[in-house]
Amino acid sequence: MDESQLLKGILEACVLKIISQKETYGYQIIIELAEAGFNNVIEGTLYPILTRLEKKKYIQCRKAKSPLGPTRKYFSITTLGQEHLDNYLITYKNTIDKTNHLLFDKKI
Amino acid sequence: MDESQLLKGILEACVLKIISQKETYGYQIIIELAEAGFNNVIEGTLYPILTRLEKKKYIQCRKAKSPLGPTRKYFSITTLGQEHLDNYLITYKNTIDKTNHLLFDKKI
DNA sequence: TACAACTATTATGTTATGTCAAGTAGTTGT
DNA sequence: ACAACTACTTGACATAACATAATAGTTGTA
Repeated sequence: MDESQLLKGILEACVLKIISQKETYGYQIIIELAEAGFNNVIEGTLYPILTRLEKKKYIQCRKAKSPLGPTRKYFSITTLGQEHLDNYLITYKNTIDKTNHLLFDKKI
Repeated sequence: MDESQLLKGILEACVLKIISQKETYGYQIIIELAEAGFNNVIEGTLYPILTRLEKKKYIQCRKAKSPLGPTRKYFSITTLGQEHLDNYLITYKNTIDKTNHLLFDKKI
């Protein structure tokens, strides 16, 4: 089953969450997402997310040399980004709760 | 917070689930979704979902007069639709499990 | 009769976001 | 020189939710 539709909205929050835990860069985020089970998230998916998050001022960027490759762009979360994430988690939990209820017959 | 992105893929499954429980029609589904907490699902959202589900042969349709309004289109789930739903529920649960893990710090 | 309110479906266009495919470029090791 | 790994960019595409409006049948009431 294709889960790409299901990831809409979720992936962006996952990326923001990862950045909120520590300053990090795109390539590393792809690795962490894969370790978390999001195996199919490739560059063409991630980098646009980072661009969007930065445009919305949820994250900020600084460039630094990598010890073993091209220059990295390190991202960290902003106060606005943390507020947005906290807010999102509430909406997410509400939505998933009611969806579970409906999809898994917790009533009838 | 706008949850519309979060609903992608979820809504279609919820509609299929509702139809799987009993034969029903669009207007009634909107009411049931609202009762389940999906308050903002309006015609412009629901009817295209029904069209899609029918095109994919997940549901089938029969027309019948309403006792108090225009003709209704009653939908019921097909065998293919039930298979798809069962399949979807597995994918959904996997995705939500790993997302919860990542978003709610069940590791570090 | 006319009109409002409720029931019920259809159609058109917009927007957001994940995905594919391809390309650019720095570093290391053979 | 070349492969392999690291690291980011870009453009075109598909999908699905959403907004808005139109169409139409039924009931009740002024």
